[in-house]
Amino acid sequence: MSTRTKAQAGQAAEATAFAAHDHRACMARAVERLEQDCAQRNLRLTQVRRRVFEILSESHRSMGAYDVLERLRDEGLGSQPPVAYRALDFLVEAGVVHRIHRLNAFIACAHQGAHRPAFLICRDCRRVEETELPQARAALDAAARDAGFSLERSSIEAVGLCPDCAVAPA
Amino acid sequence: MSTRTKAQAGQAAEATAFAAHDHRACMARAVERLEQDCAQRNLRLTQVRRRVFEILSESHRSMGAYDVLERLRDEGLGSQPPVAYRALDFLVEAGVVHRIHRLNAFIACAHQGAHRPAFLICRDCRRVEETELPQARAALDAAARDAGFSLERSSIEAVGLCPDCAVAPA
DNA sequence: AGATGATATGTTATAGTATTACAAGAGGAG
DNA sequence: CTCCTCTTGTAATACTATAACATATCATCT
Repeated sequence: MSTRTKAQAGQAAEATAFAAHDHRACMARAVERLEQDCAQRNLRLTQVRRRVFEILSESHRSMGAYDVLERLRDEGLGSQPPVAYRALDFLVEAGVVHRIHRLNAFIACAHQGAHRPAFLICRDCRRVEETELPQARAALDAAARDAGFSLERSSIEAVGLCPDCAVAPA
Repeated sequence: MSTRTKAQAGQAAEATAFAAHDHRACMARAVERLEQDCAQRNLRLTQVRRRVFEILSESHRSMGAYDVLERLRDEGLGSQPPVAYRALDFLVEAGVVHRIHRLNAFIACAHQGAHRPAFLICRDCRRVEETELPQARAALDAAARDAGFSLERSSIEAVGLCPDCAVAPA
């Protein structure tokens, strides 16, 4: 389940969920970014928070809060829903985890810095690809402005089949 | 609650949630469209389904399934969750109701025919404006194509404050 | 009209997702 | 060391959604 069939080995400059890449390095970079980010912004990267991010980073798949909680429970790090939700909220607030509303799920962000990606969500394997759509964002901002709507947060989510699952569907 | 302050009376060709309009007529048109649509496509517009659509159409606000269910219950039309969910699923499938994923809620569609609108969702009054963003859709389709992703469904949702609530915030 | 098959509804139970509220602990600033 | 703040532990509960099965309704054919 964790290795890819269409492996075209090597590490990409930008990790992509649907393309083969050196995931160990991808994950290490993500954790390092998290550490730097918390240090810079004086946020406390506690054990639970760090561990939740690592768990999410292990794949580019989305996980529900209760999936994460189960892992925490196995590791003796907390057994009640608020533990998971609080850590997830912190990470989302910090911008290193994204919430996938269509799935009531979360993914670790695979990219650097603040951004507003759109998501391509595979309904079969639950992998999620992030993609920047500046034109789409601009169109949305413009529509909001025209309507006198003060836009605070937005999400663009697409559901379908990733290249692998389209070949061998559910 | 139901009348608008910034009233600029009269009825618009296209109903908009954030702009004053003759809502009675707006709702009548919507129900009529639903009837025609069901007739054309040989779908059964039962009492529950029709009533759920009317309840949603009474405002441009989004409602949760359990809000709708409460209304059905008051009217003796069904008291268990599946009754509401089944009617809502039917209406979504028929394209006359949209699901707002960020809110786990539903709105009656204010427009004609099949379309893929983006939503401007007021977090204060829960009114939702639909807006077509062909450029955003095109950008999303293109990104999916580039990623080898076969796109099936997508949603663009923005949360913020509508013109009225921005003036007098929560 | 009666039989039949497909669609819709009624009902019970349960699964899955998320928050409130309060008690207890850990870390940093003075 | 003490105070204050932030974080975690825990119990209880609220909210959202579906599975499974029995019953009823409708359309059609004969």
